[in-house]
Amino acid sequence: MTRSKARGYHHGDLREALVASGRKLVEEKGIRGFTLRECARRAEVSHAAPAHHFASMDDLLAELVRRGFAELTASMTTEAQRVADDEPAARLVGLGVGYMAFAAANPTLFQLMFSREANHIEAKAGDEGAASLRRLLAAVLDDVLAEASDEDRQQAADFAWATMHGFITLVLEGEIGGRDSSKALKARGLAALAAMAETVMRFARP
Amino acid sequence: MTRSKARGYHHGDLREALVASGRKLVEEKGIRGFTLRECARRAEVSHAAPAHHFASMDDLLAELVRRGFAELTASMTTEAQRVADDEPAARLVGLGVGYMAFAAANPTLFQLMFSREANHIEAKAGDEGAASLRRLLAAVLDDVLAEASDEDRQQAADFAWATMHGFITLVLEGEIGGRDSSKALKARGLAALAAMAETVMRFARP
DNA sequence: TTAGCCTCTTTCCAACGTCAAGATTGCGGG
DNA sequence: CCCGCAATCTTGACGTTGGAAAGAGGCTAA
Repeated sequence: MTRSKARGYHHGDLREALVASGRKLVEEKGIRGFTLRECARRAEVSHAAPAHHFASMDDLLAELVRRGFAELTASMTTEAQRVADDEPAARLVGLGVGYMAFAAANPTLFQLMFSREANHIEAKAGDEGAASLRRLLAAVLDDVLAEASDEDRQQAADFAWATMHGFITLVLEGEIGGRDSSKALKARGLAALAAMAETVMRFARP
Repeated sequence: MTRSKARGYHHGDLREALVASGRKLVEEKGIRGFTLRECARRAEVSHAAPAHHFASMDDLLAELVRRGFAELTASMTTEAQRVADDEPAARLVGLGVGYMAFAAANPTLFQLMFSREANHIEAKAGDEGAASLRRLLAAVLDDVLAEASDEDRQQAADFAWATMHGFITLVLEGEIGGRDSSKALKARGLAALAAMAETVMRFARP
């Protein structure tokens, strides 16, 4: 439904076009290389046009972050549901697989979502997304660690999130598995998630 | 030895001055807010002066990253040595404490060191630093898991690094312990490190 | 002393984000 | 049907940025 051809003075759906080109641009040029003018250029629109849809560049980035979190949680739930329900540890691993899959597919956006800048940039966009992510994790852990104390559940949540976030972050930065094949890398990731799930399950019986 | 007063045409030690002001600036303004001109301004020097000491802005950032990694590994060894040698798990926790302490004291620099941009920016500065960090971790694990297979040791290293990196990253971003006291946060961090160490120790006996 | 090199300044350029003002369009009320 | 208005987009401008080029100043070794 791209009306790229022979559009008149009005674009038709500039907002979406900017989000789309912005997303590509972030992955191509990195966070520091992102440019509002280039974004407008790719949407075939003047450099000042975005201002009518986003108050500032940070406002556009905030929208990207918002959608990123929505996709991230979607990827996690999808992957977790793919697993038999009678194996609780596997659901936890599934969450991690979904988490890492999204990050691997959108490395720069992922970094932006968890960037220190983000906190200053949008203040809210990230918080909402992170909150729903936290709920998702807590729901699985509440199920798995039904009999544990609240403190233990929190520690388990900290630990689970830290492991999957840390692993994929280090992979994206090239610190882990720099020259591994994709398959070997996935295996290392699954091993880390398995160790994480084992550790979390231990919180069930002190 | 600051010769800030009545310096002549020549600065005397501009390179170090730029590194110093650059480091402060990064923490103050964030990665995106960092500016070479502001850096020069704080060193009381014209905006083109830095070019004679750093080929580009990325070159200065690379130097910051290089020094950051040196400090990070130093912080880890210091903290690990503070521990009785007969308690191997404690040394592992010590490494994590040193890791997190550095990150907490230099949050933006830490983010820069492990930023996707960094990879593109310096290509080498980060790799060397990360390599020595990896060696540090491997040395402790080789000791602790002397009888484990190479694959197990690698998995243990992945897991240990991922846990400490992920936890402190999420803390710095505000995702973990957003409104906890500093003391409570440290407790949560130690809990995560303890759980990590316990799991790593399990790699010793399959 | 003086020649030469290193350091720093000045000036310039293209590109950036943002603002203000004008041009163009689509839409709803007469 | 059309007319005016608001939303959308363009043009042009301002201040700032990173970087290149060229000149001025000062240190040092011969």
